Parts: sequence; C-alpha cells; structure tokens
Amino acid sequence: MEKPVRKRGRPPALDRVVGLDIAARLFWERGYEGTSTADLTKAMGINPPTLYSMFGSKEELYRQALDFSIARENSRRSEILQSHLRAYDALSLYLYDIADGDTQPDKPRGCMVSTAVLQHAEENASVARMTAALRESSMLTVKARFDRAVEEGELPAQTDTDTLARFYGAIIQGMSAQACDGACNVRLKRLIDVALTAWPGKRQTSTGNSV
Amino acid sequence: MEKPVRKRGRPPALDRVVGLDIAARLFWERGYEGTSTADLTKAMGINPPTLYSMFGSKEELYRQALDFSIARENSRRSEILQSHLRAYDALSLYLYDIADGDTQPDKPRGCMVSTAVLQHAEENASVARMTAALRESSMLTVKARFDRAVEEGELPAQTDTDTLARFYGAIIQGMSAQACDGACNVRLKRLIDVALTAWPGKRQTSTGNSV
DNA sequence: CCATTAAAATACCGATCCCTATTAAATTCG
DNA sequence: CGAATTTAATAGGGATCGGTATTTTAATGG
Repeated sequence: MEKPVRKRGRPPALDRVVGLDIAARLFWERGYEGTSTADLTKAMGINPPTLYSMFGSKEELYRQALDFSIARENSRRSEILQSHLRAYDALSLYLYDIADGDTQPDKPRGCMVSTAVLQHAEENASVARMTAALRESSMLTVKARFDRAVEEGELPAQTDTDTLARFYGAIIQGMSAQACDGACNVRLKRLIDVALTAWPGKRQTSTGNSV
Repeated sequence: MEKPVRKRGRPPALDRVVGLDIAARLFWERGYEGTSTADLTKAMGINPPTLYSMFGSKEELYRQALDFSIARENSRRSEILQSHLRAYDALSLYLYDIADGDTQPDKPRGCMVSTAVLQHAEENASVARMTAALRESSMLTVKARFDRAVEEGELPAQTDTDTLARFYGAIIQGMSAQACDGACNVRLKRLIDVALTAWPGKRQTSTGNSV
C-alpha cells in the first residue's frame, strides 16, 4: 500500500527489524541481565541515544525483541499444533521442532523463553513476570490442543490435560537447559522419545527405543 | 578434637557457615549475575574487605556457597538413590524430594543448581561451566543407579540408561523452572507422576492419574 | 600495661551500569 | 540556495559494579 516514499529528515541508519534481530540474539545468548546496553549498541553499530529513541529502554527493547522472535517461531509451531494431525503426532512434531530450535548451528543454544530470567535481581521482577507469562501462555496453547483431543476422543475423557501440558512444558524447559549445557540435537530427540511414551495409552518399548 | 580455644586477635564477627548460608540463599533467589557484592555484604552485616578476606572473590564465594548447599542436600538424596529400594521407588522418592526442595515455604523457589547460570555474559563463562558440571554430575549419579537396575534385572538389558537419566534430568530442570514461575508442590508432584509412567515397562493409567 | 596478633571498618578505586541533554549531520520542501 | 524536519553523534551524569590500600578495633601473651 504505502509506497516507500522518502520522508523529510535524515534517514535512519539502522532498520528497526535488523535491530530487533540483533538484540534478540544477544539477549538469547547472554540473558537479560547478562546483556548490557553497551553490548547492544555496539552490536547494532549505533550510539546510545539512537537505541533509546528507537526502543525506549533496555526493558522495552527486550519486550520487543521477544515479541519479534516469538512472532517468527510461533506461526510455524501453532500451525503444527492446529493442523489436522492427531494430537500425539502434532505434539511429536512440535517437540522435535523445538529441539531443532534449541540446537541451531549458528544461533545461541537453548530457547530464548523457556529458561530465561528465572533467577533475577528484584529490580528486574517485571521482566521476569513477562517471560513467565509467555511460558504459561505456550503451555496453555498445548493444553488447549489436548482438550480438543479429549473432545475428539483421542484422549480419555478423564485426562488431566493441564498436568499433561505442564509435563511436556517441563520437557521443553529441560531441553532448553540441556541445550545451553551443550546437548546435541540427537540427544534432545532421544529425550523426546522417552517423554512421548508418557502419552496416555501408549505402551513403552523397553525404552531401549528401537535398538 | 580441637577445643574451642580462643585465638589471639580480634574474634570474627561472622561465622563462616552463616555467611555461606546467607550467600547461598541470595544467589539462589537472584542468580549469580543478579546478586551484587553489596547485596551480599549487606545481608551478612559485614563490609566488603571482610567478605573478600573470608571468601576471596564473588566467584569463589559462589563456588563455596554451592558446595556448601549441595553437601547439605546431597547426603539425603544420595541415600535415597543408594538405598535398598528398587530403582523405580528410589527414583520416585528422589524426584518427590526435589519437588519439595523446589517449593519450600520460606526459601527461594526452584533449585539452586538445575536452572542456574544458563544464559550469561561471557565474562561469567567459568561460573556457568561449573554449574553445568554439577548438573551433569547429578545426572550421571542417576544413570549409575539405572545401570545398577539393569544389572539387577529390574530394567531390561538394552535400556538406554543415559537417555533415561537425562529425561528425568529434564523433568528436574523443568520442575525448577516452573517452581520459579510459581508452581506449587502438588502441581510438581502431578508432573512427576506423569514422568514416572515413562519408566520402562510401566503401563499408564489414562493419565487421569487416580481420578 | 604494652606488644603482638587477627580481624573489621573506613574510604575509596577505576570500570561499567542505564540513560540523556545537547549538538551536529542528512535529508526534503519552497 | 535556505528553512524545516528528522535522525545520529558527542559527551557526559549519577549510580552501582567488583575489589582494595589503609587504618582502627578487639582480643591474647608477657
């Protein structure tokens, strides 16, 4: 719609999206408290006043960088969850996709949300609450898919879908932690395979997997 | 052996163990990067030079506080693991004990080790490596118990005990994260009950638990 | 009481924290 | 061109960071 019509004053040196991408990556790798505004301005190639005029504050930038990153990942993952697949298969793909995200070659390890800002100085409590709310939200999305599975008869009527969603949420958080500690993609996926045996009605092999 | 014979100079105002206890609690609640030396000296009621002469540096104090805390918890938990109980029962008690530790009334939430220093400034990489090593070590302890269970015939010979240990490790990390986010004891234990259905050979109820 | 010893308190260090008041540069409009 | 507009860069501010050189206090031994 809008033409790229050149506006009046001095043109911005840094594209907003590029800036958010750089910020997201830094926060992802070093955490909120481990990333300084000097780190951010240096990586973006700008000076402090530019950062503050573009993003408001460090905390605001963190919010925006998180929203930006989540928007990129969430479409694919919610498509997986909301697809025509059976809940069990959708869950499998969903977890595998997260394991891939935790171990991308040229990206920081782990998940930007799952294990972020758990411990924190009290001055950063509001940042912690925000990330916690994102974790809660994604678990509720999974729970909603499980509720649908109950309605559709894929899961027994008495299934405790909330606990089941929090169980897989714990797996997601554990994968992120272990990825931060260096676990490879294959190792995370083996872990998922065990977790999937907890699916109601599934019968385990001997957990020797297919070996 | 040694009598509490009074030594020569000015007596210490702060007991070393009390100091470690205070430090551990602060680091537990706020994390390594979220805890300042000013926080520590204030909580201990001492001045900076006293802290540095007693503990060396912030990083050294963190190490000592972690060692101190782990020594307290580990005896009980390794007793559980090394007891005469079957591996499955020992694992259950072990996980329940950790869930209790994650949700103690007048203590910080979560575990001091499981989800600590995952993301960090690069200047704190050595602290991160140390905590990661502690996580790895505790997973290997669990794996060793599973290996014993294989030898004793409680688990099938082809069981992938490493993956199984890392799976329960992920549960432990997930519980810590969710405790930090406010999950109560009961909620964590429901999560454990789901995780235990992944034990090789176990047959799930419908994951409606006992309801 | 005085010397000795050990620990604590004062006062501060340079560096970095997040952030901003002010000035300079780069563009479009008339 | 000059005026208007928009953004970037310079320079620095107050607070806090982890850490320390120096002095003071509190005990014991003779």
